[in-house]
Amino acid sequence: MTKFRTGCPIASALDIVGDKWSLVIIRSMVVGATSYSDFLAMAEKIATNILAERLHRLESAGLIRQTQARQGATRGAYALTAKGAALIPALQALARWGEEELPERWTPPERFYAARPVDFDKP
Amino acid sequence: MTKFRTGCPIASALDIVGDKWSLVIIRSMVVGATSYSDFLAMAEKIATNILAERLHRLESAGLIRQTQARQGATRGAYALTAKGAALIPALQALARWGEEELPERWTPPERFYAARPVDFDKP
DNA sequence: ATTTTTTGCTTGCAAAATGCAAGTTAGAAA
DNA sequence: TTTCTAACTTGCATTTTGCAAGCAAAAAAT
Repeated sequence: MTKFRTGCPIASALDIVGDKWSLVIIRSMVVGATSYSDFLAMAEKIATNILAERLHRLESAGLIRQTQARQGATRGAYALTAKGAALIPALQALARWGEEELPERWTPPERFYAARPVDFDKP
Repeated sequence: MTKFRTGCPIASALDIVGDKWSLVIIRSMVVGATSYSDFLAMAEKIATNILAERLHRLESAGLIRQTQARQGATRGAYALTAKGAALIPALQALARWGEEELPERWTPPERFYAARPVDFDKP
């Protein structure tokens, strides 16, 4: 169970995703990553223990879930829940800030800014 | 100088403000906090060494600046720069997420959601 | 003018989070 | 049946955060 510093919605949001990696993982899911190895392949190079721990935390916080393992897959893929997908607007705002205020940042793929929370967490 | 993990604007934004306190400090500035003691008085209870270090980091990252000390004040107040104020939309999106997806969070004061980047960093 | 208080920090050390490298396990492929 | 690969776990070093105390300069009180 997450311990909240106060009732402030911003501080509370940060108590859940305010670390170095959670939003980077969710960003990758928005643009298509679904498996442990997809996340390991991220350009940011997350350590395996941190990744495993974050996936568990995000799952128990209800932001992601594991889908049923399909034929030929070792385990089920990870998917955003409605609660996790609801972070998309905040991620897009952060990305716009990074693009506009920091020098020489990458331009995110169009599907990132086109993503809508409602397109995720479908059965 | 901030070290960026990659060129991703989201990861880079988090390399600057992706810790437990930076966005909480900026949130407080959006609703009126300007002095060291204002930040110490935040409900979240930041430690003094962390606060001092964050203020320096945010200043050297160009998100906040110190204004000229006025009559009767020990030191100059802190103010958001245009670069720091540009984070307001991301903060508002995070706050909306917290309000909508987490149980029993506080309702931010109206001036928080009414805040516009352009209203800050005026001479 | 001198003491007292407030503001804005710094310092030292403990605790927690992160990072790195190596090892493990269960199912898929050969 | 051996090999491979995806998905982790474990141990330990490094870094970040937190707590408590201390301190200096300016402001306020006497």
